[in-house]
Amino acid sequence: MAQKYWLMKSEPDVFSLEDLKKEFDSTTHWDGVRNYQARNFMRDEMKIGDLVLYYHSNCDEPGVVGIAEVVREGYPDHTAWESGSKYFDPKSAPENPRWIMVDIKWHKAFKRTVTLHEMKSTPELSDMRVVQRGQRLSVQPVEKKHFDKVVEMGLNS
DNA sequence: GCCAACGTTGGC
DNA sequence: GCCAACGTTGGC
Repeated sequence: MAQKYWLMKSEPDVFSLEDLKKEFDSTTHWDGVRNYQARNFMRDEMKIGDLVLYYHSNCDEPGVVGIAEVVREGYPDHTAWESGSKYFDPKSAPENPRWIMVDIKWHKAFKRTVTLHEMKSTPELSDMRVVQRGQRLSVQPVEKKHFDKVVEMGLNS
């Protein structure tokens, strides 16, 4: 299967790309996703070696700040059955996990943020999911041509 | 903090 | 299985 490309959103106040870099081995498990479409992507389609555009949302300058890499494929999100967790879901159970996460590793920081505003005004990116109106999916597939374009923008000035 | 967009829930 | 109510996301 060919390498695939993704975009994952995180609020930098909660967990930024810099935070990911500081983790042990610059790796974290992407817990807390509670949306079925996003879960299905992680469960069924994300593979080791896939690359991820790391997107900061809900902040002064929303946009893509760098790249991460998938290092572990879908497995149960244990926070769903931890009753103290903010991600606790009584309908999930260890014997029948409802929610899935992957592990991602810091790969590269852009020289600069490729802002949402900028992506929206870039013709080559006009049909990219993240620039579509009302697009809230926190894990979404990205076409190679879009991935390459965003990376090019982020690594040049 | 507002609010539009969208997903989920639950009554019927 | 419809759909109104509600909760969340996330740009602005």
